[in-house]
Amino acid sequence: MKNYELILKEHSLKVTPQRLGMLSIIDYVGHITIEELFANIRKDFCSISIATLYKNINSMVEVKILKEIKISNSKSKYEILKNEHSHMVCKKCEKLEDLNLCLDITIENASKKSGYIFDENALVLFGICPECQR
Amino acid sequence: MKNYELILKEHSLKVTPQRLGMLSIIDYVGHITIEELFANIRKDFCSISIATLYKNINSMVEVKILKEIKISNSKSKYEILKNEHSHMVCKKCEKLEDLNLCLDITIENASKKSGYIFDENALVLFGICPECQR
DNA sequence: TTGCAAAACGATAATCTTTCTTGTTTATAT
DNA sequence: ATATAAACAAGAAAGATTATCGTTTTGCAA
Ligand SMILES: [Mn+2]
Ligand SMILES: [Mn+2]
Ligand SMILES: [Zn+2]
Ligand SMILES: [Zn+2]
Repeated sequence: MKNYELILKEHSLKVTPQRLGMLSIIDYVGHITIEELFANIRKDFCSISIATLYKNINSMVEVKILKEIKISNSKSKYEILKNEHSHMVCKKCEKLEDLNLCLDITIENASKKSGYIFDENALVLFGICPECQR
Repeated sequence: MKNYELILKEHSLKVTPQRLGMLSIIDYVGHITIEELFANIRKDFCSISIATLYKNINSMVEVKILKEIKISNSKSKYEILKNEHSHMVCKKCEKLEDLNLCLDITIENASKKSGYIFDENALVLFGICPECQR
């Protein structure tokens, strides 16, 4: 990821310093909650309004620049939308990480079993990360 | 499911008409949002407080009588906790259904790849149900 | 460049949603 | 039956999200 201006333009959203700042932070940290993002962006834009943040998050999710990740027992995190992938959450240190898995067979099975035609999935695995296992 | 009294006692929660009513509704409809449950239970307990509902939901989730299902782009639903299973959501009629899949191999792969030890997962598949395909 | 219209911004009010508080009632064990 | 702890209803409080509105900025075209 790099050229946030281009990304915004491609999705017919105007390029504003606030949006560029948001994207740059989200891209840098990978996954972030609303309140973390607000705290973070205030360092650069001390007068940014929480309403602006919500509105920008929502419009960027709508045009699929961003994606919301819902997680049991914690607040939603947002990430820059990239190729489909799953997530892992460590129950001890609470970090969230990407995980690239091939779910083709699983989804095919699901389709056979149910008759549904699937085009999207959300998988979150919970457990203990390698560091916290020691 | 049947004996809600026993279930509550087994989890050291007092048996109250409100709780029995909640469990009976949830069990009957399978999956339900807070507001649906509130609307529903008010038919039987016209004076039940929304605070009671929230507190009971929370304590029953805590002792694992209930489980929260987080779903992208919609409100959380609650169900009676049973053996682990996945969920399917139809993007057209918006219904949510259970789906029993074996994820053992997938999770084993994930473990090998990441070093995590997993003991819980949440999988939601999104697509079009058989009825809506016609 | 400059000027215009639409979109985005900040401030703040309004609207949910969820939790907390308090006085009263109820469930359960003795 | 009585005592005690838990649960209840009602409403206040807190937290999260959205709506409103006057001002500023952006993108585009003259
Ligand atoms: Mn991710
Ligand atoms: Mn289910
Ligand atoms: Zn960890
Ligand atoms: Zn359907």
